[in-house]
Amino acid sequence: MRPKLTLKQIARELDVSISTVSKALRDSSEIGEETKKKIKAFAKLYNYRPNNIALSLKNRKTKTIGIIIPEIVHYFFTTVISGVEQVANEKGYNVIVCLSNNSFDKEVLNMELLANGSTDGFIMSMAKETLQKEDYHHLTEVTNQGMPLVLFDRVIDEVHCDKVIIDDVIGAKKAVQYLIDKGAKKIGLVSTVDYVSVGKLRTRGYLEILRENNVEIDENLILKIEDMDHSEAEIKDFINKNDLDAVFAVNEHFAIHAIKAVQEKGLKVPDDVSVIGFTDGELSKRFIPSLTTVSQHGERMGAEAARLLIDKLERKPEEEESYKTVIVETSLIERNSTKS
Amino acid sequence: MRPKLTLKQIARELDVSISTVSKALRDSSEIGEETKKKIKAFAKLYNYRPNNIALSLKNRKTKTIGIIIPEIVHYFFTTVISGVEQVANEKGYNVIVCLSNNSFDKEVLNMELLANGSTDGFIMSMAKETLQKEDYHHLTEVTNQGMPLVLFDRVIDEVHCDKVIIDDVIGAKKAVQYLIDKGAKKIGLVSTVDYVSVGKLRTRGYLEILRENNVEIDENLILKIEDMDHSEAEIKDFINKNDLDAVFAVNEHFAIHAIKAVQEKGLKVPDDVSVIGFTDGELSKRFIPSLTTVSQHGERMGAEAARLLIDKLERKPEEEESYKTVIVETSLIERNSTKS
DNA sequence: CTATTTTGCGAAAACGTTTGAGTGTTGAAA
DNA sequence: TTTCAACACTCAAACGTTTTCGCAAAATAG
Repeated sequence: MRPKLTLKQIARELDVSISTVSKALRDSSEIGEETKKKIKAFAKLYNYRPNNIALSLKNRKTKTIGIIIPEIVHYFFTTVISGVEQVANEKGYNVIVCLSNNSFDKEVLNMELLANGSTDGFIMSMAKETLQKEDYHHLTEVTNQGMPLVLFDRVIDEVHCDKVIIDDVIGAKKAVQYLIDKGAKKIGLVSTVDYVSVGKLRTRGYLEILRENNVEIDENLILKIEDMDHSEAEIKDFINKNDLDAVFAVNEHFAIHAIKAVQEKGLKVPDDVSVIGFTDGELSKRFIPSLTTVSQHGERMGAEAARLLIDKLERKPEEEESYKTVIVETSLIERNSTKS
Repeated sequence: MRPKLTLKQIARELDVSISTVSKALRDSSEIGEETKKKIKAFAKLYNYRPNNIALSLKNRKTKTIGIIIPEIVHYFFTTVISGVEQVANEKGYNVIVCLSNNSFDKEVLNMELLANGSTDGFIMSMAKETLQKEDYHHLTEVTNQGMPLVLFDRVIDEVHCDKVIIDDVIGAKKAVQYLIDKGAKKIGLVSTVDYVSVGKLRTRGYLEILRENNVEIDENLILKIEDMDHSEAEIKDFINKNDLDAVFAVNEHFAIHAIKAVQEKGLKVPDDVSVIGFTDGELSKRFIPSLTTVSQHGERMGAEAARLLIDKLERKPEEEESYKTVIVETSLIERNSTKS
């Protein structure tokens, strides 16, 4: 076992001072060509690499980005991470991932931990519990300390920072308009309760576009799932009760349950009933029929978030502070759960 | 904006030395009760937290674990990360995630980066390209430096380190035995080329169990996918050519493509053909028919890997070195793609 | 041949901690 | 009064870097 090589060891070995070694390796003009060559050769031979921790301490930046998300076993979040990772890597940053498991306490703990020097900034999507509690002190804490924060997906107005969101309302409108264009008259909505902001926004899109098309709104055609654990039964019931020719579901799960229910009712997708989902995950692509869906482009969101964060990190202090909110456009991906 | 509080600032403020502050906060008996109380109160009031980077430098350990995986947009890997994260957090470790994108170069780069002080050890699953190249110098490099490494899922004998694998052979045997028990005679195998070790092992399980049941092996019933991009067409062709009554696929994707192909052929799953997959992802659960599958228990693998790594990290130096390979059992999850 | 500049290198501080050794004061035992 | 221990604290080194400053010796100019 050979421990890591340090400047000190090189210096001792070559009988020069530590500063000479450091300067030589950084190609300083202060050092003579001879000495430089010798030191560089030695460093290369023994594969010297500066210690990141020491550099972090010296430079007071770690070149790492902290991501805090509610859960990782979730397609959307992984695409976001992937996006972050890509641009982070490009710009020489590392990514450290923490999971809140949707728990407020764990979110706070994780932030405090990472805030003590481990990362230069945060990219995060808030835990459900945090949204319910409306307690954002840990967020303001880190921003007060001068650490940049970028919120994505689940954001709130109360916290002042950069944000990356998708146009939920417009996305929903696109989807429903598409159904209308294909001739659907009775379009059902399967959504979540309103305190989940995405559910609320997508519902708004549904309502707005119906109004714009002068379609009368029938409250019976709107299902708001309260309890995710019983969503399957609720959706089945909803589909059976109503005579729909299209369904817009605010996520993949709801969409496939709707399809299942339609099929079990003896009808066909998309011939009798068209179904559109939201979020373009594995499931949408591979399900049979594959799902027409509103894609959230998580990767793009992650990339945008990383760019915003790194911009802040590398901004000169004299430049003035300003917070942006970038909206990543959704797009409708046509597959086989809607009539063509 | 209030920058982070340091020992030095507390010391200046309270007119004592830095060491006094440090010792007081660590409740050393060297410091008088009065002074301790004063310092602790001050630290609490201004929410002092020691700087992780400085601690890392001092202690020469970072309390973070590096995970390097081929991709993150992949159900199995996320469950592993989740498992790692859980036990890491329990033991006060952070998790830093790097993606190799199945590229050898990026894998090497990532390892070198993290090895320079950023992490105390590695948990990784090797990139496909690395397996092909059979170049493991970056792995031996870090282990030579005394950094513990735990390999999971895709492992190789040449590297000496702890390993966490699943009983691929036994898992495959379980699956195929199950099919035989249900009366299948012509069981097809959809696998990968042999340099992907999981493909090789699962194929071995298939062959072994057929032999044990005195079923003649027909090479025509074995498909080895070379090019993932054309897997769909290859599988379709394979299904059409052969008159199977069951299919064992080495992953989810192959399984659902097989189901698709069977259905397009005008046959029914599971009535005419039973299909079993490997890896219990979203897709298996939600697909219609839902997939009977061999579950890999990624979370358990991650947890085991983390435990092994942390054990090594916290081992006293006098304890002797030894490498374990823990095998996480698979289990067969019965769903609707096989006859009951 | 002296005065000045250039060249090449080393010392030391700094980043924020922890910790062993050292120091000065007090009080008590010898 | 001397000796010694206990107490309460400070100094300084260390972790591995980078960088400013200083200082000699060599090279150049006058």
